[in-house]
Amino acid sequence: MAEEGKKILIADDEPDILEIIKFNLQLHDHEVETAKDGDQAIEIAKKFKPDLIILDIMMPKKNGIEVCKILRSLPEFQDTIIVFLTALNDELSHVKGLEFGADDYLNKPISPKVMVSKVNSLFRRLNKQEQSRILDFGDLKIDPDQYVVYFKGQSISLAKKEFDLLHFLATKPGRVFLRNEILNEIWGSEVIVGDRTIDVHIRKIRQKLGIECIKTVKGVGYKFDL
Amino acid sequence: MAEEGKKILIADDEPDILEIIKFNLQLHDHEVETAKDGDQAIEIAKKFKPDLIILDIMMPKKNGIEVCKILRSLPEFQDTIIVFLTALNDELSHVKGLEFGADDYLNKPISPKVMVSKVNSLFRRLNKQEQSRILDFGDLKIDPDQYVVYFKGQSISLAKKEFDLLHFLATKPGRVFLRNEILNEIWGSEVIVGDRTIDVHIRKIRQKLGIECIKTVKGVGYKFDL
DNA sequence: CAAACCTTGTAAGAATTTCGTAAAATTAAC
DNA sequence: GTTAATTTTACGAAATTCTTACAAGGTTTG
Repeated sequence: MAEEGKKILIADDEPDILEIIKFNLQLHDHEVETAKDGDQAIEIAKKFKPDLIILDIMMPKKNGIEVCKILRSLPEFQDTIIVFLTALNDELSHVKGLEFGADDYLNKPISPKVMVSKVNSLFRRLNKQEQSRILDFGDLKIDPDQYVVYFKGQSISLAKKEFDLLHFLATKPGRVFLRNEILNEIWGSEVIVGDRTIDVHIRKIRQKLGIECIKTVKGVGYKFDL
Repeated sequence: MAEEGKKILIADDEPDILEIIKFNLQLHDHEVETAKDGDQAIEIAKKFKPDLIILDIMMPKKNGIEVCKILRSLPEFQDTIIVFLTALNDELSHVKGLEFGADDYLNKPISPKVMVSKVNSLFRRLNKQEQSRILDFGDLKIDPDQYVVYFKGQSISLAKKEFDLLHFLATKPGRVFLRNEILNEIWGSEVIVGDRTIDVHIRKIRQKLGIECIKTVKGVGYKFDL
């Protein structure tokens, strides 16, 4: 993996979680410091100058949002990646989090594997100066980095073609894509697939998501619309 | 980055959000003013003459849509970019937003980085004169990308032929199209359809829209006219 | 002026197209 | 070799599109 030797600060008040995350990130050659409350997080951040800061929302002294606000107001932390750890159903703090200058969020509980992959994709993004590629429609979130769709916090696993299709349509919500455009984008111009293939995939997406987010425009194509 | 030194006005009733957005846009060499309600937004806009105005939908005094309507009615704000901030799930105001002359909308919550990149891409779009293909006749808007017609904010779904026909006529408002021209454009020169076919489609369009926007010119053809 | 003529509007329904669905067949992944 | 993903096939349902037949105007002509 290209992304190594980065400095990462994790702030959480649960020592067990700190240990697990730290251990896993160190395995991937990252340099990790930990903080157990908000004040300590700020203090260490200033000395340690991490590339990435992972902040639990609920912490003693200062909570994650306050820490983020304070750090973001300092010029030296403008380009630091800040990520929030939020409890699953805590939609509110997640919302506030992004408003207050976070770059992304991670839902608790989080497996070490997902954590590591997230962290790496965040670094990749930073290097390329890219913004988050997550398409966020409220209840529905489409994350092309993880190839996962979230609906009301629940992750829904789509097959590759299904995901590609949904993601493609969702890049321009409301816009109708012709069957040809879809074929070209998802299958490529040289591959020839039958007429009903698109329909079948659309059907599976609708089935799995359980909501009408893809609308049919008869005689024209499909569009993503909530 | 090419787009710098623009004047931006942000209106939102949450001071924290104003601060963070302002800070981040200033970092990118934009000149930023803020307003905390609708009335103030209008007042400052008149003095400050911003290139871009970001309006929260939900604001005290006057909401974002009202502010937009008022500003758009003034000649000096015809070419100003106006963007709405909408809470997630608030599809209605999003639709209304575009109805009332906004150029784009941003979903809350929005991270500063996304915000900055959006703002820059908006300026880029303006410079390149990239524009949507929406035909705008006030109450009536025809959007060939969405394949949807809006009448007074209500979206009206037309079948493909109906939409194509309306859109074709509306591309040159007032101009009369001969039946032959219409047949050639919508059906193609090789397809042969009966005499009454056009009439029937015209009828359905009139029925669905509920207004007389297509006028008959007897012995000649049809024209789009409001 | 009225009859014949021409053009368009309207309603109903037939014909056609397009899409959704289930299930089977094929392909790829593990 | 088993499982999952993808594609094809076949068919029915639904929506669209088109035709037909006639009505309602208007215009021309005798």
